[in-house]
Amino acid sequence: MKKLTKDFYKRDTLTVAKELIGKYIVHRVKGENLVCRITETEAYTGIEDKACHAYQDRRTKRTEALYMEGGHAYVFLIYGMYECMNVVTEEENTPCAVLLRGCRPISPLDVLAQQRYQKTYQQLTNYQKKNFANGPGKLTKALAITREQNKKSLLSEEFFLFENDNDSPPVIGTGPRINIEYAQEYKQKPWRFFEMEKTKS
DNA sequence: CTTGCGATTCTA
DNA sequence: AGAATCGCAAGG
Repeated sequence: MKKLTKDFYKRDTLTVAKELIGKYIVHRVKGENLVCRITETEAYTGIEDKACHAYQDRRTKRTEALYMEGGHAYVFLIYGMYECMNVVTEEENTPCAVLLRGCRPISPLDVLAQQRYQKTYQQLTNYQKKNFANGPGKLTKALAITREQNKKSLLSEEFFLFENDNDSPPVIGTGPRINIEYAQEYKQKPWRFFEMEKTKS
């Protein structure tokens, strides 16, 4: 297990988005480390990107976190009820980030299930297990991430990402980003990355 | 101050 | 396919 360092985050956003697939996110809540494996991400590449909150250098109270140095969290509220978690990338004053769109629960399963559904993991239906955190709002709910975590460093002991040396490299698919109808020519850019289902051989 | 809408989710 | 639901940012 190797914690991702500042150098990992302070690189090209598309590279970071792709490499975050198969990494793990940890959030320490009430003394317990909640862990999930990242399965889907989207890159938001800054002031040129019409889908990015910092498009045209839009620097507001909300987007302030995007301007921080790579390795911080940008958490915002969407549709009045769901939190979205982003990993800020690149240098300070380069407002880019990677949206964490989906993950698989790792441990402790019962605590994650409690956060998400107020049930033990065993009580979940197969449908709930399969769709446990396959969306940005679901991911933050399972990991208890809220705007409270906005602007927090991802290099701390309570909130960080890591990679597992023993994992085999994930098979990565790409495609256009979701729900950004307004982004015109940027809406078709293949800046979404996801782990492909393991095919049975 | 007002207003229009969004990097979504759940249910049917 | 539609509703829920409210903060945010733009405009007057």
